[in-house]
Amino acid sequence: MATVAVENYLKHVLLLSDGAEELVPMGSLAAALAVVPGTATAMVKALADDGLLEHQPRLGVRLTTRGRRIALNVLRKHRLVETFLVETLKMDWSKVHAEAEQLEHAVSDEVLDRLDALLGHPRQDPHGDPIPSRAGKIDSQVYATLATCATGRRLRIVRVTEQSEEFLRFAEGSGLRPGAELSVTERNLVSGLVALDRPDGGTVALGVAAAGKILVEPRG
Amino acid sequence: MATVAVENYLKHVLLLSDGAEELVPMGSLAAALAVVPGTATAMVKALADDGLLEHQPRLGVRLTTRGRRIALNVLRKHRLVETFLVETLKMDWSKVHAEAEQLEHAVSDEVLDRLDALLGHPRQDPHGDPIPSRAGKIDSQVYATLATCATGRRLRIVRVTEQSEEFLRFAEGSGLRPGAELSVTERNLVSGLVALDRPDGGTVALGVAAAGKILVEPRG
DNA sequence: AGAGTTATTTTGACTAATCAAAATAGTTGG
DNA sequence: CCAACTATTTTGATTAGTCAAAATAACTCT
Repeated sequence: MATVAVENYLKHVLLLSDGAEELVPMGSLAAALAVVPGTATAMVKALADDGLLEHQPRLGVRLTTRGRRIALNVLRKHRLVETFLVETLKMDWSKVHAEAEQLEHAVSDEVLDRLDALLGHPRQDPHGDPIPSRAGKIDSQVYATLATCATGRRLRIVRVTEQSEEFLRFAEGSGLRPGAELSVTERNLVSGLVALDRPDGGTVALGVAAAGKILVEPRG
Repeated sequence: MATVAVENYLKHVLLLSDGAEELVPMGSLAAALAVVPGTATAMVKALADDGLLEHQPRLGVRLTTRGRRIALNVLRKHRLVETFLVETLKMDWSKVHAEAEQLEHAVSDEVLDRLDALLGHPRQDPHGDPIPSRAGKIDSQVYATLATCATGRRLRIVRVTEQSEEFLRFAEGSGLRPGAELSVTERNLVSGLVALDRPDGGTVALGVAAAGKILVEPRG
């Protein structure tokens, strides 16, 4: 069985490879895992020996099929657990990420399947992140963000790609959660400011970096 | 924070000290944890240095107040998780012990409280084992067992104190679960056999060792 | 092309938890 | 009361995962 550390390395390589093909540089992997670069190098070599990922020295890493299978399963656990914590236990969506980081390594495949059924086989977690299927398929649709979308149009938030508690509390407080509707009234790339209108008449301003974390689609 | 290993040592000292005061011998602790005796000695010395238990060399160990507090919290997590797995996820009671062994170390106190509320603050888990309260109180009532109770009387099973999957599947198959009623028709200490009658007319025979794992009370 | 910067890898050391096997203490039976 | 047995502790090694800091490779900029 893969240890907690192994599962975390594989999961973060998956998350950082965004889609599938590019190499993930050691630096970003080490940063994501909060370890020093040398530690990541050592661990990656061991994982490569185990056939879970491919290491191209000085360039980066890429998951093998086996590594990807494990990583997707961990991600599925993470996101289903988050959904459970919000839907069933009524926890605040800003807190469930940290909880799921622990639970994703302790939930068995059988418990996972039963959670999935209890929740009605959800496709997204509370942040709008897609939940990999048991077979390892994951929706990889590309969305515009509040930093890149057209202004003026009516939009719906589909996903908030940032897990920090502070950010999510801010988003919650500003009505920026998946499903919410809004439009971008103004975007100034010089000042780095994005202004939003909510249907209830409220307005929100945020920086482009934050705006880039919020994915939207045109209102259907 | 206590590591998984530390939580397991403390939990097993609690379970083996049965009540509170006696010293738990190193041998039984090592056996319960499935480690060699030397490992248990080393770990116990470290835990004693941390003030989580008291080590009397060559005699055994006993929890301190701090160690007991942690152990009770882990046990509470274990038993509430088991209850959740059976009640909410409809898992077989013979399998939930192994699952809970993992989850007890990953569930936060906040999730624990919410699980407790979801389940309606249960007092026993699916095996009839008492669930420690958040304050650390645990019901320590002493019951007779099928190996020690009077014969002929009408009884109700209150608890099955054995977690192995095989034993629990046997118990389930023989109708021996908490709440079930029965009476002991015969007990032969020479042959080591105990015979039971069920209200539905069925009979069950089992050895005294197994009978000792099943706690009963006179039917109210 | 060479100097400087940046990313990565290497090396050496450390901690937690474990095992195997030798040493020691305690207990018990003749 | 001593020999033998049993339980416990000690000692020496091992593994997984980590950090700090030195070494190396690669890239960039004039």
